[in-house]
Amino acid sequence: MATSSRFAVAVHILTLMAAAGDEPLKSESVACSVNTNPVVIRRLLCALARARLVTTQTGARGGARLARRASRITLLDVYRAVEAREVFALHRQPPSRSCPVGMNIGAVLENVLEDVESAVEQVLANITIERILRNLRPASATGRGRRARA
Amino acid sequence: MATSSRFAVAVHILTLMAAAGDEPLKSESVACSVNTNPVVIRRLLCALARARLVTTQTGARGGARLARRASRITLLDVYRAVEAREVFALHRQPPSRSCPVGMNIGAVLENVLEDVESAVEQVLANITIERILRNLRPASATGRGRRARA
DNA sequence: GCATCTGTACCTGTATTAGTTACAGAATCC
DNA sequence: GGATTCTGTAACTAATACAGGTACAGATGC
Repeated sequence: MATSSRFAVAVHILTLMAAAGDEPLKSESVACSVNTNPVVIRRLLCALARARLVTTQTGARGGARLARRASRITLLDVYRAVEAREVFALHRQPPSRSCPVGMNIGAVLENVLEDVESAVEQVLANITIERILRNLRPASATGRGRRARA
Repeated sequence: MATSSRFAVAVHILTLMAAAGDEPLKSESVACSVNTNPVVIRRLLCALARARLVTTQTGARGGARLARRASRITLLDVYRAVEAREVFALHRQPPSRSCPVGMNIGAVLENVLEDVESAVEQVLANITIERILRNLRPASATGRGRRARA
């Protein structure tokens, strides 16, 4: 993953669309809620469209809407659509091949990375956009209760 | 986490020290195995020393060694010592407070982030430097067998 | 005192990201 | 069919983070 806020913004975008139902949303109104530039939104929408999570339409009265029900879009789908990065990076320069540790540490760390990523994916795969939308309401309704377990 | 290779290099460093036993290692020889500059190593050693994972000694015949047994240092200790980043970032600019979604999406995403991070931490907490060192050998001995489950 | 090693300040080049302007092309409306 | 309203994308900027590197003060051992 990354320093980027792409994942967070993409979830935001999809949640807005889930709330909007069938009505297509314009990048400008989404940008207003996210508080950023419409082009930033459109770039993310492109990635989401490539992943078949949204459908977009150009031209007047165009915009974007969910390509399937919010209950069938998981945060893992979103993560894969917009975040290229690994959870942590390996060495930039390959370590010395003449050192017994340097020679093999890469493979061992890759195994660790795989374990970490599958743990992350398991969490994300179990959260849908619909659930995000549902968790939004009680938070604003009850006002307190710091967490509404996602 | 991050684009940075700090975590990977830090694990590498500690594994070298675990292999070296009581003998203090110089930043230069570590840098040789890692294939980078000694200063990069010293910077990481600083962070590891602050976290009480290694002890360093200045001056002639100085260097660094593990502060405790390799079996009592987990990758979570290492991660916390050298990686500042979160697994994913939230919005840079706070979303609109006048939009019902924008208003609360931050809190919901924070919960997701916490879930993801605790999953990551659980994986890392169960892997020790000793185990990394142990997994190094069979990999080079058997040669094949793509993974030696970390 | 001299040689050796860490700790740290400072500078560089590179990559990534978000934000922005600008504009071509698609779709709709009249 | 022509104006209007959108998306998609290119091009540029500014901010940030990271690795790599030089230099040197200060600590330690001999």
